[in-house]
Amino acid sequence: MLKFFNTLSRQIEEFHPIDAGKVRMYICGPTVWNFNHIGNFRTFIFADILRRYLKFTGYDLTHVMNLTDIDDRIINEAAARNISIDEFTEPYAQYFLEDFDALGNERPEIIPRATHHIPEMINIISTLLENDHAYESDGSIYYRISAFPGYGKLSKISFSGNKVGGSERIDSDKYDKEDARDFALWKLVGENEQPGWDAPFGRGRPGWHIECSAMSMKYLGETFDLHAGGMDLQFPHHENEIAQSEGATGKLFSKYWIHSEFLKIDDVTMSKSKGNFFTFRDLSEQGYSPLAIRYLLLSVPYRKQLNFTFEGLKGAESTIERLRNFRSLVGESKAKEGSNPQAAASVAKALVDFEAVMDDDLNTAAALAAIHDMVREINTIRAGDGLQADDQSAVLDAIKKFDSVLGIFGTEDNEILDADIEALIVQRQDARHNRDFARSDEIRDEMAARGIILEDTKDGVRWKRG
RNA sequence: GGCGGCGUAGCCAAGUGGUAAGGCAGAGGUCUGCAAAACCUUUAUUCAUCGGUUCGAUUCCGAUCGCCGCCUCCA
Repeated sequence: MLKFFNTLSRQIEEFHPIDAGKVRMYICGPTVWNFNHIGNFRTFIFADILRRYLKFTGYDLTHVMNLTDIDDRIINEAAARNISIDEFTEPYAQYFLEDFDALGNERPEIIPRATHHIPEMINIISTLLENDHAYESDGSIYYRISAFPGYGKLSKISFSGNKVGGSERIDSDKYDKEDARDFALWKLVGENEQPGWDAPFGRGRPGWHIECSAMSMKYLGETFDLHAGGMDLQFPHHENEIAQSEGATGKLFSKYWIHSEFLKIDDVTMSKSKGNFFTFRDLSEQGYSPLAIRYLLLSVPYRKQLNFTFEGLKGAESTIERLRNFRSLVGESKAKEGSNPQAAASVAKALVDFEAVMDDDLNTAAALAAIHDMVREINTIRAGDGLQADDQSAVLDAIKKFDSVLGIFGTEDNEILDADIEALIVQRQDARHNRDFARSDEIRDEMAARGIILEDTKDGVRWKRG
């Protein structure tokens, strides 16, 4: 575990100890009124794996994931419909959380909404005004980046060599900022024009970064352990969070940062703006299973871009099927009492390897390889009738451990079949014993038509949903 | 222009100063009444290209080519 945090610490080249036994982590969640493409979900899946792995290694944790509901489009749309922001965003939040759950993610302990934390944001802004880290201009409040020398330390942007002032997109006059890099903490809205919130410094709306400072520090403290999010958030969002939080408290904000890379499709980064994106539901409607989607998204470590292909997704589907078959075949084998030293060694090695590579900056690709190695070895032993009862339970326990972190095996099929289907299976076995293969194949086809696939194994008939 | 990342078999990819994990797809075989599942064997003398350092580089350094991201109030 220590090695894991050491690896992370390379990102900021400092080492900060974690308080024993307890990890506090924050992840920037989605804007609720957005269709989240699966690249975003990759970020959430890796945050989920991180939280599961922390639990796996014995940490308690408090995990906060915001659902952003401060967005001009949302505020204006809710006002136009004359309903509250909560009423407006609720269906979208539910939509997101359904997908979040379907992909096998555990819910974070706290899922706050930005609009419920306006007072906390106002407090931070007030502090920043008091200590000269912020200033007022034309009624709005801006962060004074020149007052925060550490600005850029996370994204390693120096601002000396690039063309900040020269960008056509930054119109310094329009906002009357002291420095083109300064960003809004509070945006003034006119008295009766648009919806907003009252603050000591005027009626307005929060800037687009302050919510994460407010909520993370409220629930996790002024200094916490891990901050996660997509690579696209590193600059400027996370850089600004650091500036706001550390500017206000004078203390270290987050000890570690984890940024997950997005997906590429045909070597082009998937993004909404490029229009080359898939949502979870797009893929779901095409018949791909959540397990396979999850498997594909986590099969490449978070720090690398994954090139998404449908060939890869189909492959993930096959792989998941193989893993699930493996688990049920091991569970169903009729093994003698005892233990096979080879099998025991294989399981033990897989567990050691799994933890070693997960410690190494969550190397999920190598973790999967450790599982596949065990599957192949145990299958070989099982095919030679060498698997014994103790091995059986050891393998199943190991799978539970792996899956408590990765979540790729899914639930077990222990559904009870209807009595008439059971009867047909018995009939088919009788027909096979009598070498009436026409009848047995007929029954198998009939079952297939009802979505049940029958397989004859040396331990008897097994079935699964097709 | 500035900063960062990447280029490994048909596809997705791990990885390391000492001679290439894993998955998918493909091929052959075993098992099976057939099928399915499973198992076995097999698929990169080579890690974009060219140099350099080294006893030795895919791994370090430099250059070149190609691709991606950020430097833009999408959070």
